[in-house]
Amino acid sequence: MRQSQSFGQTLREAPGDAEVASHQLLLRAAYIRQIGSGLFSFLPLAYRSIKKIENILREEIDAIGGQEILMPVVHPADLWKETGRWFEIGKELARFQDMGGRDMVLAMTHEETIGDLTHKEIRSYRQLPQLIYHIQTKFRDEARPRAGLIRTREFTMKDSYSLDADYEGLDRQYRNHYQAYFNIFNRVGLPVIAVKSDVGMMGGSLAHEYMYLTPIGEDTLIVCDSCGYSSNRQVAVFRKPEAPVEEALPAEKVATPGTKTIEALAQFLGIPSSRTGKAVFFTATFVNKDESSGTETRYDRLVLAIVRGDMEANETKISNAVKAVELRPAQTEEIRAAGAVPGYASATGINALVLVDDLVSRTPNLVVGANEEGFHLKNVNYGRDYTADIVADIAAANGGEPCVNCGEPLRASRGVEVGNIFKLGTKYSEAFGANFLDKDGQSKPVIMGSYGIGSGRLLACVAEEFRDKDGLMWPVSIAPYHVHLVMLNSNNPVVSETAERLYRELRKAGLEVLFDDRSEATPGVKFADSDLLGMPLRLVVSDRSLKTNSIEFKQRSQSERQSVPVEESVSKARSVIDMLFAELQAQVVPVPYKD
RNA sequence: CGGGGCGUAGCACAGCCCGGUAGUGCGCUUGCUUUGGGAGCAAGAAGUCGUAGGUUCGAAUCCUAUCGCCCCGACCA
Repeated sequence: MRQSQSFGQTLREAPGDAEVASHQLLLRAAYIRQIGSGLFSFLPLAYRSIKKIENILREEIDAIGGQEILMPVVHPADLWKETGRWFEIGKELARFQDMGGRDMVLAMTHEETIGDLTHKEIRSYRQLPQLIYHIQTKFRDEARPRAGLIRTREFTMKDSYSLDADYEGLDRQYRNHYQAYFNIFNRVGLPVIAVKSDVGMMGGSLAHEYMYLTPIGEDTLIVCDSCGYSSNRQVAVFRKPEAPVEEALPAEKVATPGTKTIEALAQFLGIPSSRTGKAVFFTATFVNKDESSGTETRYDRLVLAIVRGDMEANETKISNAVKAVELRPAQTEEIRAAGAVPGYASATGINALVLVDDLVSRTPNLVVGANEEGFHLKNVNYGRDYTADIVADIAAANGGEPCVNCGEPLRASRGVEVGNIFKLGTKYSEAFGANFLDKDGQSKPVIMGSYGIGSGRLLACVAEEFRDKDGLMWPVSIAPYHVHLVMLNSNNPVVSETAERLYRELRKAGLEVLFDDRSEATPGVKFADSDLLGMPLRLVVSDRSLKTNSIEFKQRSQSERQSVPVEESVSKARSVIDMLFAELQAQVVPVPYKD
């Protein structure tokens, strides 16, 4: 490509509304342009990279048996009503009506269309297993898009779906993806870790997220540097301290005026906060589905969660424990309406679903609220003085706690989710009656998994990781072009003839070349643009270099320059690019599966 | 959805408090001179000051409403 003809102009300054480095650089280097909140156009350079990412995705998914298909972005709402997600998902699911007044949705993901296809195509265990995938636009009307391409509303995702006759088959496909995803990230050079995650709106039994660790990330991860345990904070577990072994003492009501917080209470009584129980209220939304009429009704219920006073409640764990479709902190009026006294609440005598952390249930002689303004109860014991509807691990890990595996302190880190894999099970196949006949002639639901990687977010993460103060530094595998051929002194016919010849011959050697043939730009502008655009290898043809009959080579990631005789420059460029590919390929190694 | 900030030329911003000719730098066009790290000189083009309404002789500036964008949080396969 001749730069004199290329579409899109580099910017000397970043637009003011870009804060994150990758966003600023992609804008400045004319890779992307914003059209609205969370809506971006990909200009030619970015789109070349995106296509390379997509091809890597295709190669790795094909390698584990994938077959590429394409499903529409616009779906009849009926499909989403079948699975219930039409009702469960809030405003982020974009809905509209077609000409005939039929409800339609813009796809956030494609489990519904896969469920429908599976129902239509799969009859027999002989047709299983299957792995199908597509690369398609999704739309999620996010409340807050952010950080350029990191979180957009419209985005393109490679999503694959596995169909199996049994759970062993699902496990095999899940593990295949586990490794294939590492291969994909390694091929673009992006360092990631796989962490266990919440299944969220997807449902299912097990999920991993692939996280790129970066301070700009929006997820919090809990990792163990010692044994490698890693988890999204939403579901992170940790080794809880042993409960003290004590005789249960008689319960006793004590006046504790003005102690609405745990800190105040502990100080007032002169005890550590670990000897208290912390009561936190949430309002959970549940859905009741009437199978006969197919109608769904939603209702709210107050949830009281009790964790030890020195710990925090984890909303995701609570939501999962009570199986709510939605959970939010309760408002004071809702708490009072249930007969509870905020600041002095107890588990007894109130109208709420009571959820107690497992550590709390084992801990004797706690101090908890008396459900009376200004009073607490001492020496409260689970079973004797109160009970719970559910006992579960609902405490949040914040970093610093002992690792559940090895006991070493955990560490909190920020990350961006660049991929995820889910064991869905039969949620979607059951919703669509996607059954098959097994060997014994029995009808069984197809067992599904789903697996996603967003191409634009991946591009942004790579840009975030590989850059310096002057610009982007693409890994060769997804660089828009391999070589940036920069011509200075174009008014010298020897220079321009040499540059033109190199442009032809480099391409003949199979290299992708961006040719800065602009005659009006000064050397300074050309060097600055070259650094900004970030191709892996830069070749400079100039008066100066031709005086020694050579071409100047410089890798974007290195500071040294090298003079290469003109006649050797094509083969030298070829070998440098081959070497860069080989370096990336060397990182593609088997990764032990971690459950 | 809660909190905060910002909308003035393609980009970055000043002007607004205190109403009175719409500005600066970069970029863009033309010409000449330049050519190894964002050149110089000269001459140009380009903005209904987000939108609507109000106050006023007069509004980028004051008032009201509204739309958009960004950041923090909530939410989020």
